[in-house]
Amino acid sequence: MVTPRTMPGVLELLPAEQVTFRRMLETIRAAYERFGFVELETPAIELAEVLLTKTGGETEREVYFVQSTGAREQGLEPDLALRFDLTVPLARYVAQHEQQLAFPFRRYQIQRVYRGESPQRGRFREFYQCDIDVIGRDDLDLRYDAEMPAVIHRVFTDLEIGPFTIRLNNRRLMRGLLSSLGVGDPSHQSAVLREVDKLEKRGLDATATALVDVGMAPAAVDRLLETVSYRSSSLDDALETLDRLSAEFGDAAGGAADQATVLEAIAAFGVPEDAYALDLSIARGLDYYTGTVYETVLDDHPGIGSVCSGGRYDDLAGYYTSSKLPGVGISIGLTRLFYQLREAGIVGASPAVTQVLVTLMDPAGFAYALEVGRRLRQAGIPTETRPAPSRLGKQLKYADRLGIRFAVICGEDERSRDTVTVRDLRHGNQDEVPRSDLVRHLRTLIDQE
RNA sequence: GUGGCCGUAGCUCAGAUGGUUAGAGCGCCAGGUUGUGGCCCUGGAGGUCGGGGGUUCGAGUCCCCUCGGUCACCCCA
Repeated sequence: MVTPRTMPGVLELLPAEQVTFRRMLETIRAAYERFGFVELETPAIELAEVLLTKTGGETEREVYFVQSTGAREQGLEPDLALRFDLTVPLARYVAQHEQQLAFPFRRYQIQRVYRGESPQRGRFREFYQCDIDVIGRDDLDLRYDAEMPAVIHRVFTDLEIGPFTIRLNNRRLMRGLLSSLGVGDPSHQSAVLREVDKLEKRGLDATATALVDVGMAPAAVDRLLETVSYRSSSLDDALETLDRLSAEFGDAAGGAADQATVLEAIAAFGVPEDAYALDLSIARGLDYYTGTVYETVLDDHPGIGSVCSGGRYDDLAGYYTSSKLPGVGISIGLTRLFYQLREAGIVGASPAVTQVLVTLMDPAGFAYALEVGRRLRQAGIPTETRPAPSRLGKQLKYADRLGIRFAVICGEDERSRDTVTVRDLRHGNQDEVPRSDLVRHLRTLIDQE
């Protein structure tokens, strides 16, 4: 025999948890659609040539290549690969279908992606990403950057998993700031920003050491860390700080003005002030972000880390088209989010979707039980019926395990009176009601919750 | 890719200095109750002690190799 198991790094759920997962997914989808994003699906498998243009050597290590058995037998190199995110397929899609799309193109995409990394707690090789992006043609107004926090706010409010903070920063602002501090070379700036991004995790001292290691002058390191340790306490506070940064660091003025525009627009979108903050230590490792960057954390569970992140990029599809397609987007890693919430005991099993089990104890009751089942389904109540008789205790136990709330019992006694017994397994009580009254009776019980 | 930690039942773990037939809790199955789930009681199934080699009269325990898992770094959702 072969031990039944999955490879590490995949998440497989039991039915009661799958319901919870699906509910979260539908919550996210509903919020995305409420903001006017349209759904997009792309294939899990892309041509390797298309998928790997944009990536450097780092990501390529994590890509799963795909090859048919036939091709492998012929000794051919794999020419297909599994997508490792949804942004690259989006770029390909927009470039490919540019003429048929209306811009700004607002799409959401909720699908699984694949990364061949060594698995760790909360890191998966197969996971769901829930993305939204707005893609402009030639240009895209800065205020679109403010719509992302508005959507995130909607999503995380609807998910009901506690208070959260959307942290924002701006890479243009940061590059200007670094330039004023004598770090002018873009790749040097990137190296510095990568270290700054780890400030919260590693602390001031370790970060200072790391910054000196990447070639920053100690005096500049002190000033940078002092500046970057800032997190706004309110919108006005953030705007004042941006003004001060413009005055203090001349090269940062442009980025600071951008960020102020975005913050003011977020307020105009109606996002409450306690749900977002300017945080100058958020840098994001990815270099393709050029302006606003986002990270969202759950206030009561900082250990979970960022549950949603994204940013603004100047040109989405430069590898596929000469059209300039700037965009802004965010992504929720739902698999990791669900896993972490479950570990923290914030989410768990949901009650069964099935509401009623119609039991069957004797073969003579078969037709009667099926008629009762039909009646319930007609009324839109998800109902399981038993095609074969068995002991009532077993059937109640079965319903209990599945989390089915009601058992409808129609044995000989009930049939002789044209009634059914409705047992509420959650509360442990039961009533005998006329068969014609069953649906109304159940509705009353369900509505009482 | 680099480094640390850990492998005993489906799960969580106990098995001091090597010593008879490897245990517990939870879970699972059956019965107690042929029309009443959870709680309780009784019984049962389930293990090549990750794998291979070695030392020994004797290895879950000691040694070597190997495989797997896991955590940190890196990177990210």
